[in-house]
Amino acid sequence: MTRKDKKQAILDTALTLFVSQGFYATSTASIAKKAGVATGTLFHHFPSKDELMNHLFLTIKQEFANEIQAQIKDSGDLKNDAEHLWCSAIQWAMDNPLKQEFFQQYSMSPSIAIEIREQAMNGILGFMGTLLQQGQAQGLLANYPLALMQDNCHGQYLAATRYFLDNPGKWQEPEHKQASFALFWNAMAKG
Amino acid sequence: MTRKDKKQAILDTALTLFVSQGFYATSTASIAKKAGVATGTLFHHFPSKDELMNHLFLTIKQEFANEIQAQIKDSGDLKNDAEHLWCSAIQWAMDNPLKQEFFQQYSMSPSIAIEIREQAMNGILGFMGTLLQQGQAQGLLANYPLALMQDNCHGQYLAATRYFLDNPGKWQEPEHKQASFALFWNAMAKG
Amino acid sequence: MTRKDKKQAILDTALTLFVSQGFYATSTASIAKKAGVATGTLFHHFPSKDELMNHLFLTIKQEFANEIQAQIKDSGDLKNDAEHLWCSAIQWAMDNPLKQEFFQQYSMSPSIAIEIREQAMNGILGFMGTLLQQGQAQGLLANYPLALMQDNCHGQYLAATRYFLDNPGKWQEPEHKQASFALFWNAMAKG
Amino acid sequence: MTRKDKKQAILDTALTLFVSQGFYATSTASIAKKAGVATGTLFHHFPSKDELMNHLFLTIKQEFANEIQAQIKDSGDLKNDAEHLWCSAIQWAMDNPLKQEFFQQYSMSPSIAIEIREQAMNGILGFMGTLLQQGQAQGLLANYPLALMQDNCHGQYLAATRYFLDNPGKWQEPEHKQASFALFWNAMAKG
DNA sequence: AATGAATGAGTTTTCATTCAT
DNA sequence: CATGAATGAAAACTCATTCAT
Repeated sequence: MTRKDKKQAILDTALTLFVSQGFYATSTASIAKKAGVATGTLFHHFPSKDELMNHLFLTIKQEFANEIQAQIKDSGDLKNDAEHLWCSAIQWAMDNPLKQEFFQQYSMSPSIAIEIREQAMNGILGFMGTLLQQGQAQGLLANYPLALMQDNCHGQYLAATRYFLDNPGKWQEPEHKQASFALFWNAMAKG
Repeated sequence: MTRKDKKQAILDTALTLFVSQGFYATSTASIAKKAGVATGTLFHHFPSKDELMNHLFLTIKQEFANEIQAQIKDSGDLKNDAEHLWCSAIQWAMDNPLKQEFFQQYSMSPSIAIEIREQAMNGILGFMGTLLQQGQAQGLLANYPLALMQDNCHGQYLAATRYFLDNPGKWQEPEHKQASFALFWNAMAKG
Repeated sequence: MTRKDKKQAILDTALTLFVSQGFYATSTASIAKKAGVATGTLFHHFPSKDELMNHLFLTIKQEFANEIQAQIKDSGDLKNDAEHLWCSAIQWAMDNPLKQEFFQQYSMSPSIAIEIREQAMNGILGFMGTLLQQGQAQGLLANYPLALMQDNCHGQYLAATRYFLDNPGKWQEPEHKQASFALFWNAMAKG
Repeated sequence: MTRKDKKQAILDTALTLFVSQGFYATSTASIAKKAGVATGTLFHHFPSKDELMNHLFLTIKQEFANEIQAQIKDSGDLKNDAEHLWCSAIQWAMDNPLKQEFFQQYSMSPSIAIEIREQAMNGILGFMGTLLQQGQAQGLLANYPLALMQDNCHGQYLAATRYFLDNPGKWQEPEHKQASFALFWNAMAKG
């Protein structure tokens, strides 16, 4: 196993165990063991357990952000573009259930330092803010306070992924997929 | 201090510390000390730290559920009734910020046994389901899958309380209060 | 339940639990609960857990000693008298398996203060010494050092009761009963 | 101190303390301290206090069994061979008083899991059974039930070592040494 | 870089005993 | 006498982290 492999094995194992057992119930020793490396090796790659967690959190957030931003279009039809984005975001969650679960569990948890969480949130919700403002400028979205709308987007996204992860077959059914976007869009759209 | 007082002091202290420091970062010894009782007393009332947590969780959920259900009306005007309910629920969160914070942190956390979380969710979201169905029957709410709508309600509620707790003054401003309900109502309402 | 009843219930329960779980694995709370009394009540009757143990130990030893001494005969036929005594002693063990088990477990254990154990041993092995000396004087028993013979009697008795308690049916078979006495008698008898 | 040294120091210290204070009165912290290692080190080598005890028990039993089996002869003179074995066994006890004391205290104690005790007993008493059967086949030993004779051997051995450990000088006196064997041999020998 | 034995502070939990009712 | 809530010292055990090899 190469250096990179070991580091990746540690990250993968940590993700799996943090999600299935929780951060505190997962010892660094158990991560190392399951990853097939020595306990000391973990601390060669990450200065502490907390730093491992932060690294994991930021990495996953970045991965998600990259994926989503690549899907941003400007076709002129805002509703269509929004639907594409909404479905892409949920699709990512369906493709990466472990990472989404991780996100659900730790976005609000004190296991991750507050500045790290905020840093991640701003990075991701930042482009959301831009999109919302564009929509308002075009007169397509309601003129509610921006921060409130951003939080609402986030909350609806968490609820939708929760629903589709818990009921995996439903995401394939157009009725459910469309309903999830309709809830979201109607909330945001100008009366 | 009487018997009830001690048990209550333990519960109050645990709530405060679990919210401010997290479940795992809060030792039973620190709870006992801050509550002014001996460590043994905590274990006299609760068989384990986990059971204390479960008790706290179920108690707070019940308190919330009682409060909300008392606010359910049937005036004939569904939208008005829904607004009253929505505002009552957020008002409860503003009146009980510690409990709401607790709810935000631990609703998804592995610190609470999954069966306890589900039991609590079902108890609370149960009446929500009934209300949604009534609205659909009256042709006022959209005919999306019920479970999806329930999860969406929950997600929007969490997002709204997050927003108003983080920006406490906004709840007094009618513009924000109305916007938060509008987002919610438009999501649910029949096109 | 009268006072005497409660005290007896505590003693009976303690005997059962000490034998089945061990002294240290048995909490005073569990004794009290199983005996149907309050935890405080145990400490009204016995100043401490150790004293309860000592009381139990001495009581059972006394009960055994009384039973055996009542069986001492002087028919003129030492071998017959010895056999009667041997069988009586084992019979007591078969009739009181819990007490015999208690004896086996705690005769050597540090759970009982050494002075209590010695006091009990002397009380019981005392009359054994007298009998052995009589047999030696009559030329029927070997002239080995007395203390060695006493310890040997005790060891053979423990071994025999261990065997018959572990194989309860065997005590009814004359072959086994007689063999157990033969082993004992031949060890002691003058060549 | 090397790795092996630390593990051995823990075992040696545990033996001393378990014998002098008893299993339950000996804390793992006191073992570690007296052995000159950290508390964690004890648990690095043994998963629990019980496992440490079991390891100790099986190790000592094995040591004894090895010693004794090395002394088995077949000179053709069974009585001589038996005497040699008997004296070797007691000599081991005299040379290893701590281990013998450990054996006396814990052979019957619930501090050691019953399956561990039985495993040890079978391992050691196994060869005894073979020897007894050979003696019976040669017509030199009485035809009593085998298991009863085995238990009796064990009981007499415990009694003899108890006696000689309590009176250390006596083992040097031929009279006592021979008497102890005579008691044993006469019990077993064919009338 | 990789290893894994060693560390010791910190955690949850137990339990004999007390004492106000 | 009887009760059982309260006590707090002490126990077993965990685990992130270090460091000699």
